Amino acid sequence: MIVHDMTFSTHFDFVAVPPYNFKLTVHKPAGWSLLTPFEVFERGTLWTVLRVPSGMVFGLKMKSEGTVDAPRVSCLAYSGHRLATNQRTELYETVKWMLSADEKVNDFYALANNDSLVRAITEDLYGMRRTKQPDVFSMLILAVTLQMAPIVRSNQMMELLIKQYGEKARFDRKEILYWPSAQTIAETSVAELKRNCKLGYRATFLKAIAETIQNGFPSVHELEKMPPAEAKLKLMELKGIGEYSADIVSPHSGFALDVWSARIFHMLFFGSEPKSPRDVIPKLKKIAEARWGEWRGYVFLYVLHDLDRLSKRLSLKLTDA
DNA sequence: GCGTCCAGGTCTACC
DNA sequence: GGTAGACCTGGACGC
Repeated sequence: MIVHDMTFSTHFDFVAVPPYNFKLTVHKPAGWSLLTPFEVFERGTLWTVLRVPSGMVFGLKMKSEGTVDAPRVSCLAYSGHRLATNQRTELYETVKWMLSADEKVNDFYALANNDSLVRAITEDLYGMRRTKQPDVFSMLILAVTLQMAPIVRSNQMMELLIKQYGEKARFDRKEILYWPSAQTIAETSVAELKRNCKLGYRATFLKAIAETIQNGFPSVHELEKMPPAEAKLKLMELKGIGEYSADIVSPHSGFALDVWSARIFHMLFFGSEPKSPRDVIPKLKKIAEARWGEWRGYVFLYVLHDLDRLSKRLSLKLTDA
């Protein structure tokens, strides 16, 4: 395992566009991690690991020093060597971008005036912002391991991949494990990936994806500059990446329905279980686009992090999936 | 303890 | 262009 001993640190802080709830944004209610499953969140402070698009790895210690209506985020970044000016600039810009600090969501909140579901979720999770992972390969690992597996098994595959082939960052008296690089997976055989990480047929996909990325693939910023449909098609050129996985990985806010979330949105739209969740996905996507337009990705995010309270509000069993 | 089923998609062959 | 069937594996379940 590659170990990064990070003894150099640099501090910066920045304001975010209100309303902005730092805790809800970096430590979301459903428990999904911001950057790595092994990050630590304690008493309002997050210790995590970031790989910026140019490839450098940083340890991050972040906390809020403001309020939801006057938000300010403090960030202490650790590295293995003193940073050049351009490296510091990339780090600063990437962190702000990752946390959607400059994103204006007024139009999303305005939907609450005429949409009771949006009203409920924005009341419950006021100030929560979407986040973006600048490391495309880690998102591709997530997407591939989520395919055709119960969540317990997906977590098992991800943890094995990180523990066997990932990287370790040591900083601020913490040790945080991080996703493997595309280079490491490209240099590992399919048989070894299958054996060590219980990936099954997904090992072939992951190896092929890693090799494609090594040979040259758009960065997350380049994907973001493309029209959403073009970025999605580019991602779908990768072996094992279909429509659902591309929606998860794309930096454009998507409506990535799988059979689990399709069941939830069918319950929300129609109050009943779908007979075949997979078959209703295209129909549900059309309804969401017509109802919420460009903000459907935000609705998706808020709903999936608000299932407990929504279930009570609407008297629906949304959390049994 | 053992056998069976199937999961938070995607690819391929075939029509 | 649409649609079955196959795909790794291990946890859940029934017996």
